[in-house]
Amino acid sequence: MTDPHVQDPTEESLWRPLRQLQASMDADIARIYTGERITGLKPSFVMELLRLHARGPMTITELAASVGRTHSALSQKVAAMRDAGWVHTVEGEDARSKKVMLTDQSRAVVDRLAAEWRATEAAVAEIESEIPYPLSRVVTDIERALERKSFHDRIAEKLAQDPAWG
Amino acid sequence: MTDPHVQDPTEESLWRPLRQLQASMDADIARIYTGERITGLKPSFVMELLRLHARGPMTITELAASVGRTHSALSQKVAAMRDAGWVHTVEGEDARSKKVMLTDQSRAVVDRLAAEWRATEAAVAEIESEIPYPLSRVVTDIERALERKSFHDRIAEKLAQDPAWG
DNA sequence: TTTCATTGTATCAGTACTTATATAAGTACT
DNA sequence: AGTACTTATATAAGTACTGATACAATGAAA
Repeated sequence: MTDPHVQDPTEESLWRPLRQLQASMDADIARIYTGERITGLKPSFVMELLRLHARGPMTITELAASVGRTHSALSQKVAAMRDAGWVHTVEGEDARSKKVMLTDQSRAVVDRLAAEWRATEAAVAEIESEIPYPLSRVVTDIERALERKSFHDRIAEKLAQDPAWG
Repeated sequence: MTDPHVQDPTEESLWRPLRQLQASMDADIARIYTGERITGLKPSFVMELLRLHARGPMTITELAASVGRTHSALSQKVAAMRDAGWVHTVEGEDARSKKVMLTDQSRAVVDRLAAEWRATEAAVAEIESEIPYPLSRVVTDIERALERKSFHDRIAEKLAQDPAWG
């Protein structure tokens, strides 16, 4: 069936195992947050609720910057959280900005969410302590390598060396 | 503004830097594939085209298994690739299955795509060689740690130890 | 040979985003 | 006060998926 002369460069991608690992750990985290205890709360809301709890009311743009997403994403998410009763919004200093704040409903669960978050972080820290070289250190190692020469430049360089190119 | 008594467990997530790193590297890869040379080709099609080139025609289900996605995802993607002229489908051995195969249009570009893929993998390998402990080894270290005790069990354990819980 | 489960695909709805565009409200300059 | 620019939010459309459901075609068991 398979022509042995045609090699498959996609056969084993160097970083696919990392992605799989991450996905399965994300699934475990989601399992913790969806353990039917807090009905109607999406795992994707948790970070925003904890941020609002810790830092107090914020505008949509501030919240977006704080979680590293676009204001568009947060505009949509805040609307969904409002519809589900987890936050409410009041007019900010400006008539154009809106302060997002927790409701009683979310204030009643936020301590448990924080405990779950801490447990997750502690579990990650435990794993890091059990392996010979922590993942976080590899990340900074890679960041330093990319400072020397960017990933894009490296790919372009390898491409130029490839005889099948050009 | 911020109440100093309320700590924020989301402040610095152990593995957020890894995700950011990955996202920026993905963006660099996408930049390579979208360098206006091959018009109309989405970066997300590349892997499937290379697989079909290396292994020959496959059914949607086979292709889905081969790239690690659901058949639903591939049913949609194959339809999009067919509309864009990159593949065509013919009836398989069965009247229910469809063989997906490359068109002349995609056969004309697939060698360049393979070169780009090899260049990307070579760049990753180069980075791995420049750091003291390769990422791929950390991944297997973590996998072994999770075999001893699953991530879910670890989180549950930490949660049970938290005085703020229950 | 009818019944039933399985296999292969398609479609619909939903998720969690993105980019692009629109619109309202505020600021600065003339 | 009028024009232009900026800021804050909303909305529309698109992406790349997943899961659920539907529905053919096929194989196996009664």
